[in-house]
Amino acid sequence: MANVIARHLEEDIVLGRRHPRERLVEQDLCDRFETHRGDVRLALFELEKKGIVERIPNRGALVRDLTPREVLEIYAVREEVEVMAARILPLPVAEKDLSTLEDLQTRHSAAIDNDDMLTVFYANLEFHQTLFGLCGNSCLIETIKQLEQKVYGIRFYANAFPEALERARADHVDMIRALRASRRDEFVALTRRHLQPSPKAYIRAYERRFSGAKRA
Amino acid sequence: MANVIARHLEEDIVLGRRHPRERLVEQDLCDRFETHRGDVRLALFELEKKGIVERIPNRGALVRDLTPREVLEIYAVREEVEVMAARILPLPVAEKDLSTLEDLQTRHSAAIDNDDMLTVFYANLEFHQTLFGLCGNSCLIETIKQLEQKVYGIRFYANAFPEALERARADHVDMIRALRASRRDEFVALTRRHLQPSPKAYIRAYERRFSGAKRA
DNA sequence: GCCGGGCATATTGTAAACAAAATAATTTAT
DNA sequence: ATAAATTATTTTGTTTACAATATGCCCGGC
Repeated sequence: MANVIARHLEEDIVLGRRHPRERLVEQDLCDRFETHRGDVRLALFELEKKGIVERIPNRGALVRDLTPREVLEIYAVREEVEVMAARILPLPVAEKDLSTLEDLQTRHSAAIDNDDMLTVFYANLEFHQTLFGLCGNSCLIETIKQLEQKVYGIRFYANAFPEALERARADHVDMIRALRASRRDEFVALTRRHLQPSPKAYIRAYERRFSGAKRA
Repeated sequence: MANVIARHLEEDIVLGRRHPRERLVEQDLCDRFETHRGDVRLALFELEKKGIVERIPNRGALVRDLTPREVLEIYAVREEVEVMAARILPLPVAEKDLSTLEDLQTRHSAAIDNDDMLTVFYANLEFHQTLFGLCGNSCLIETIKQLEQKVYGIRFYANAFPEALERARADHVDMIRALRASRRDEFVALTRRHLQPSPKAYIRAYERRFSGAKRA
């Protein structure tokens, strides 16, 4: 139960339905999810440890706001571990796995065309999890997932630039092609490149956000 | 409160006071720590997410038992991220930090001589945290810490071989020397080497453990 | 004598009530 | 009218009681 609440909250944050520094009041969440505070509490503790929300003792939880510096640091680590996965991934990749990736990429692409951000999010998530799942090291897979979750809060801002989604879509196609041809160096380079736009886009949005409004 | 329970349990596990697959009953822990089940519960959830205990729904928590494969996977990722920290660490290191490291190393060394495993554990922990703390990327520091915690359960077995502790002590001295001389390549190599013995020792112990006893 | 059903116990999961802390609002004094 | 102090409200933290689930035990049937 606590897990489904946590997932819903993650979704809300990714889709921009909840903004950084927004308060998350336990009773409100109980009403929304029709449960008691115990579960909500657990979910908030979980999200705190994931780095998605911030909890201040005796004051409650709020959606965490990442500074540009924190975002850059997270992406630096992501690059390291995702490139590691790309390096150790056994080649060639089974045809079955390649076609799974193609299916997910197709869904992702269609969702972009339909402006269906919910599906964009989940299809993208599954694509990456399937992709890195191929590396065979489950600790590495989990680490990659955790780091991805840390930046959920910035996805909405990053995706606000339409060219970012376009670029992601194109990257996915290139990645599948590189895997199919068992061209590891190319795949590693694509993995690296794929991580570049998001932090840049967020930082642009962040600076724009604070040019008019004053810091809280 | 939940945090201190969690830390105590971690300590118990590291020092071999609680063994893999041992059950952790909520009420027992309440008695031991003189608190109510809410806190104990939270601590167990926390340790589950850290990968130190395993929780089976409606059946309770047990100390997690890692397979050799899992241990090797974790150490592969540790090597990647710790080497990253060694690569990006700004050189030269301030004299203040070097002497802090030397202090911790001295404490660690003395504790080994006194067979004081509790101090060995904490001095070693602080040494590594101070060392990697120098890299400046807080996400990376946290990732390293998390991965270190995942293998708490095997520490007791790894430390059972006295030569492992000797080797660790010598490595620490070499690392400080390399840092003082700002010899990055050497420091990176030492970081890598320092991670080799533990998984090997654990796997030896693991196989010995299952040569006589049957699998549960 | 062994297998299976049912009862008793142990243990976890859920919910609600209570207590403490922080914030907001109101009153009072200067 | 403003600022400080006091009260009221909101929100989180803790505790206890209750319900559900799983496990072990005992007894009866085959």
